[in-house]
Amino acid sequence: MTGSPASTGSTTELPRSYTPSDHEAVITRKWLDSGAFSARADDGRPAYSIMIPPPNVTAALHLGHALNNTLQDILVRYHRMRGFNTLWMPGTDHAGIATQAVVEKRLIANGSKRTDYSRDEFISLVQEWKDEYEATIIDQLHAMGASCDWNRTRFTMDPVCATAVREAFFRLFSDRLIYRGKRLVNWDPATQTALADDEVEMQEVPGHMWYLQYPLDDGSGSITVATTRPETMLGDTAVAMNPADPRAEKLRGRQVRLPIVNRLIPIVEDDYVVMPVSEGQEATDPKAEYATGFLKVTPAHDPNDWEIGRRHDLQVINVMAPDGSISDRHGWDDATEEASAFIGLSREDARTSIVQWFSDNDLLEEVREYSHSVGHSYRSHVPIEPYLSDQWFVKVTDDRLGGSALRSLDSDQYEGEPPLREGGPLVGDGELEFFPARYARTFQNWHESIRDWCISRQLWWGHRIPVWSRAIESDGNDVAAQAVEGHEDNELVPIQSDWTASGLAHAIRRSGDGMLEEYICMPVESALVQAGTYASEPEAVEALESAGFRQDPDVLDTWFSSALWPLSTLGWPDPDRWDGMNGLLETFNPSTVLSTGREIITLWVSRMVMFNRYFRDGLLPFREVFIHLIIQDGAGQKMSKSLGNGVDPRDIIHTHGADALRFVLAQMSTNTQDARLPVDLVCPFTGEVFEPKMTRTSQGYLVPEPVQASPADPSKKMATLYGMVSGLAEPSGELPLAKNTSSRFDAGRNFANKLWNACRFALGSLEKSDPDAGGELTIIDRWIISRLAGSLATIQRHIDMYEFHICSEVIYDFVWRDFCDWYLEGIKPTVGSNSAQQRMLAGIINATLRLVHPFCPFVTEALWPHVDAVTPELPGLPLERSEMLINAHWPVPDMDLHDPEIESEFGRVKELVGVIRNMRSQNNVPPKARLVLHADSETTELIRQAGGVVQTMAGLSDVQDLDDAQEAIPIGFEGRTLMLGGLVGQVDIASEKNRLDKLIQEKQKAVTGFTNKLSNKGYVDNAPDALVEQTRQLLAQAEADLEAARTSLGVLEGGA
RNA sequence: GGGCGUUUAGCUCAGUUGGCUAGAGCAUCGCUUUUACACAGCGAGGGUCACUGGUUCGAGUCCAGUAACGCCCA
Repeated sequence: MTGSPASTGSTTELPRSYTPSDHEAVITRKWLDSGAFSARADDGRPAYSIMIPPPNVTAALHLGHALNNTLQDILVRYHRMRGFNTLWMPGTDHAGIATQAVVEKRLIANGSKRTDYSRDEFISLVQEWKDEYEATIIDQLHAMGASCDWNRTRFTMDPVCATAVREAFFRLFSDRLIYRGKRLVNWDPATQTALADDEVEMQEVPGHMWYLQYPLDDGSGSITVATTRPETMLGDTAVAMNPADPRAEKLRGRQVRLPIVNRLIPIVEDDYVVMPVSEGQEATDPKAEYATGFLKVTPAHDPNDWEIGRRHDLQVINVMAPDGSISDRHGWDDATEEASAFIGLSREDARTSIVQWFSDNDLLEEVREYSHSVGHSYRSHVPIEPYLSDQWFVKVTDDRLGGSALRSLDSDQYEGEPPLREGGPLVGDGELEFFPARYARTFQNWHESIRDWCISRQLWWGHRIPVWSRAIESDGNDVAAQAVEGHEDNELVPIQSDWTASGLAHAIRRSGDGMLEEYICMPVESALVQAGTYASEPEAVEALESAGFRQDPDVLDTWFSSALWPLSTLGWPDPDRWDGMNGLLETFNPSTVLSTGREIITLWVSRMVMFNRYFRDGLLPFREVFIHLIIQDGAGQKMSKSLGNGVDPRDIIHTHGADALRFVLAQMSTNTQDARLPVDLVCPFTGEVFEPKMTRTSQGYLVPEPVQASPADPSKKMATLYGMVSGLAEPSGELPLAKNTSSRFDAGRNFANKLWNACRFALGSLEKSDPDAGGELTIIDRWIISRLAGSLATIQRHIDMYEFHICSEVIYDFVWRDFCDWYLEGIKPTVGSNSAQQRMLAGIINATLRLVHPFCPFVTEALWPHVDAVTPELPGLPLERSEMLINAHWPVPDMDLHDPEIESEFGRVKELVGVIRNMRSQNNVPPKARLVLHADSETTELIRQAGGVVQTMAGLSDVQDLDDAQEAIPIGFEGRTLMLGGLVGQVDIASEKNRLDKLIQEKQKAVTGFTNKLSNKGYVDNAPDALVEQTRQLLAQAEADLEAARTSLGVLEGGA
């Protein structure tokens, strides 16, 4: 031994149980102060890096985030110990829509609204929110033990990230991969803003299906369209029918004359149209019951119609103003006098009037009750209007983006062949691998049917679009008009000008209504300054604005900056510009793995791959993507911040400790899709844990009731997280917020405590031992180190495949079952006087702390100084000393320490102990009572080799010859009958006979089973020889056991 | 509509290319407060592997179909 326990103070000072809160904060501080989390670019070692999926700053993290970050931390700590130059990059995401929405919600609650403030004032309010939640999130990550390189923490809107966003936008704009076009957005006519899809609440509303007749243009009859929104008919530009409809033949190529408007519109054929049952549609489609087979097509006012319009190149006529009223000033230019009567009416009034008009003119065929789902604004609660507006797009359908993402996929995971690249293969092609592999298909399918990405959002919180524009007065013959000549409407055509000479990008487009507009895109400031005309960005902005240009009011989709995360966090495009970022990009991009949830594959993984490859000449943002499971609550619902069913990881840390949290999360991390976690409440008055009363929300979710009564004293009430999030219960002194917990984490808490006590005991034994006693290793010592070597190999293999549950299982079994139950118990009588065994014990606890550390960093680090102080010299297992465990190296034992023969030999010992213990328990022998085993020579030899382990574990005072047995009862072992003495007076003969009868039946059944198997020629001929041989052995074993049981029964009956 | 997942002990879940006499933790029952740990130890009970068919000497595992629940995309 190289250290003496006495030098670090007596280990008996360790408390009897592990109390996480006594250690966690202290250890976190120690890690942070030591710089153990920091990575350096100039390090010569191989790099291992993970970019954290930046949590958004709308709210605190829940257990879903805890899972993802725990798994990342396990990977990071493991690889750090294995000697990699390890970077875990932390940060947060500004989450434009979500964060702006929560801040606006807070304003509304306080009686004000966003538009009461200037844009800058409002942004600073959001900034305050962001600061608060960013601090909370980082606090949560610290509490979990996340070993991120905190000094490098980024925020998607900080100057480093903003520079990357600007550079990316400018390059895409210059490379003609960004364009401006029309698109339907979810429009809230009340607040006059666009909404994201997840801000639209679907509500089932009772309504009507109106059946309107549209006359054919030649007066030969009419067709009937069914609609829930008759008021949009003013903007109809076609009637669609299914090509499979038998009536299509006669109507092909015909036109109808749109009533009121008098517009001639075509009849088009499209698969989307549902046919009525009478025309061959299967009755299983509920829509078929209401369908006529004719669909009015209004591309400007319905997303499905928009798609039909695109497929058939239809006109798009917008008949509404931004407030939802009928208007001929936003794209409708063929309003007849009859139609103008409806102009200015609200959506609701227009509906009534138009239905009335059809009725008055005998064109209303029928009205039926019809209940359907309508999107409502979550803010104003009015129905949302699909509204046509100008938006910015990234052309991800371009092969340089979408095609490149497809080519990145590992060929083993690709179904078919990716599209070829014009310039030939590129670095990074085929290098992206998904775990579990099935998610590669999600990635592939997404890119095969990818659509251009709308990146503008009508918000204030976010990266403002760096484009200035103005309308051009054109006489049709000037430079601008010539530039767009031959180009499509809306296409941005780059031109050279004084602006481009000054470093900006300049483009012109002809919009759909024939107007010419010019657009100037601003580069990063350093590029602007380098061009020489302007000394700063504000100077250039001033020049633009005095020339009549105005900056686009919109901001970029949050995912635009997230897509740059693997680049922006490392200082791209110019790391040298920032302090301490020199060389980072080359060292850590591509990173090693991205760990995330499956819904993120399309939202984020795809975009990171496209951008990183585009901006870095094919390099991937990461080589592996690990998709972890989703944590659901006890009712099988995904944990979410907005629903209020998300558990704060600090609640679990409070009741169980961070190690318990981490260990159980890793244990849950199988490669299926979901895991359920039933959640309980902790009564804030008594600390009692109870199951909350549940209720259903209007949307059908099962949630805890907002207010719960204390089980001990129902007059005392508490608020739940759901109550707080939904606004139904405001926590206060009278109504404290109840913390959550879950008994699922008990296993982890128990495990940490077990490890603590095992080390405490081992250290205590070593302290009391005589280090110069001499002695040799026995079978149990060679067994435990073999188990250690085997466990380490298994962990290594499965951590590489992101199979964390297997790692936890191996760790649990090794620590608890092997080390505590067998090794520690088995060596108790001998370790004090066997210095070889002492060295083994010290080595095992040392290596054990190392292998458990990535999963349970706190308890292992807390024990480390004590264990490190008795570092042994163990042949075949180098264990260098380290001041802190986080910096210790991963244990790498010699391969030959893993010894299957020893393991099977020790398996026999365990088996023998097992049958004796079983017999003791059957007969209620007190633990202290010592028995005498009468054994045959083979068993006696095994016991001798085990060096006292059998006597200790089975509670034997002596092992004697079989012939000496008197007053003993028989037990079966390996098909032989041994006798156990010393039970006199304890044995319940009747129940013992009963047990043997049962055993005989069981063995008889097994014998029959194996005999049948072996008499089956097909089995003997086809099954592998080794298997057949094994079956023969099992049969022999079962037969021997059967015989032994019969003998035992005979002995009992004879003796009775 | 397209893609994917789940269904195994009371609960939460393992079960890798078919070889299983189906496992774990918790819960349950019995014994033990033994000098590491009662957050413990020892022992025990508990399963028609959702259902129907097929392939095979052999199916929890493979194939086809049915049912239920769930997720992603549209």
